[in-house]
Amino acid sequence: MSKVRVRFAPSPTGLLHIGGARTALFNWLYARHTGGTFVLRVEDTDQSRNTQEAVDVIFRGMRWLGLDWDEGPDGKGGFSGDRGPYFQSQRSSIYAQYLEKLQSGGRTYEDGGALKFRMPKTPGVVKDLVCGEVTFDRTMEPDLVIRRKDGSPVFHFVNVVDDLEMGITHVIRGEDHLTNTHKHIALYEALGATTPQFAHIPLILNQGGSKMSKRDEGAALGFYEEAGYLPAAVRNYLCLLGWSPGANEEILPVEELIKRFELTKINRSNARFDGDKLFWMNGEYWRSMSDGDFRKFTQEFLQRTRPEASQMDAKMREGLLKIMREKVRTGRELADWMDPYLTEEYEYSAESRKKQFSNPDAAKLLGMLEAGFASLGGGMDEANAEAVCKRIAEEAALPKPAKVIHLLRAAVSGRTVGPSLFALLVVLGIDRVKARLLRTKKLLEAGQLGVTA
RNA sequence: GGCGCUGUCGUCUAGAGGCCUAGGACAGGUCCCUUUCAAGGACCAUACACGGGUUCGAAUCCCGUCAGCGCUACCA
Repeated sequence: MSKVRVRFAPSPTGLLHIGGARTALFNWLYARHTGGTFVLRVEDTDQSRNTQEAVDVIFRGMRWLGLDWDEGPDGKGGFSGDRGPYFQSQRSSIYAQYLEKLQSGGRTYEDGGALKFRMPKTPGVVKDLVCGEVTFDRTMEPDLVIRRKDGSPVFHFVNVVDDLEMGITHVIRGEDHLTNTHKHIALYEALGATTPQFAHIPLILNQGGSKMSKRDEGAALGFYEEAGYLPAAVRNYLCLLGWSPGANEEILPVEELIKRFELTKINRSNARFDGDKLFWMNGEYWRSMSDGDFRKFTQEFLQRTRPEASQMDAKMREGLLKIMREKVRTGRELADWMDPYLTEEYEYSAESRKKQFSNPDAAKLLGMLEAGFASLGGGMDEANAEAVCKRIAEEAALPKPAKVIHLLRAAVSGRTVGPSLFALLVVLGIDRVKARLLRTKKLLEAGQLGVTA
């Protein structure tokens, strides 16, 4: 059997669609599974949308997901592979040759300035690896325009020519192309070529149940990079849409996914995109990352989204990251949790004002806490910090230390949720904790921590 | 409208005639833990679209109905 050659052929629209990313992934998995070749071809024939930025989005998305390609543009102006060019915009002479070939074979005719291909009226049979054998009645099938009045060749034609020229053995693409495939096969046959194998994979639907469109939240792969998702998690999740690695298994290392991936095991029914599950899965990957990977990831993410974080005391930053890590699932959440520590002028959330600072005893308790921590001298650890809270709760005759603890959290962070409190206090250090207590007390007494709308 | 694909818990899926009183995961609920939110542990609830066949036996095969989606461009 000849070596497998598959391709991903996106068009530069300005974003890499999540469905496209999944198509790329399936092609990549199949290439890696079979030891074949993965080709990237850019279908940049729509000049109005085609910009360098839009093309870069594709490269960036592919790299981010870890989908390396063996042939195609290298993203730096060069390319690899000997079946190029890999931009359709540079292949006009090839299309012209094939157009001529078809014309000289007498399979075309001109109509209204366009060139049309005479569709055979015999039944069109598509043997699909996923959908099985699908037959189309073509007795009423109109002839296919293959070259427009302006001289440019149309998608169906160039797509076939490119796959043919590039020696593609398996066309793995979205199911929205299934009903067009018999036209492509007719073209292959008219060109005297053998057809590749086809595998039409189910579509990814939005929450509403229709094909994911650019307008849907999270439809662009870049969304997940920006939100601080881990590429391995997104890749793993995407695998599960339309394919399953086996009973009761979902989270698997990429090597294992490659090993198990089979085109014939792909589902036939469309799948809805479930952001909640991706979020959960990201959390699984997040927690199992090595310390080194975590450090590298957070450093890069914070550099991009919270450049101020680099000004922070290194020890405190490391300490915060460590205690936050176990409670958040994405980079964006982490960055958000970092905000109260980027400045001493931190904000107080509406929730904290309502739940904690509206308590008439709050100022008094904050004063007691400040004094309590001051009495610790220099050394604070989780145990004696907890002891201070318990002691003050008793002195104030509160039923539970939790009352004090929640107020304390709100005072030092301005939030009602956050990392494990005593660990947080230790990371902040006794001086900063005292200063924050004082600041909060002052604002409270000045009437500036009232409930906001 | 025509054609095509699909139809298992709310969602993603396991299931290729008996192993299914249908399994797992996310989401949801209850409880435990507990310092909030998480995380973790225990448990609960929820599905074979419907109707006919075939068969000793059907979620699995066939037909019909219904539903969803897609295609039907001188877009890609």
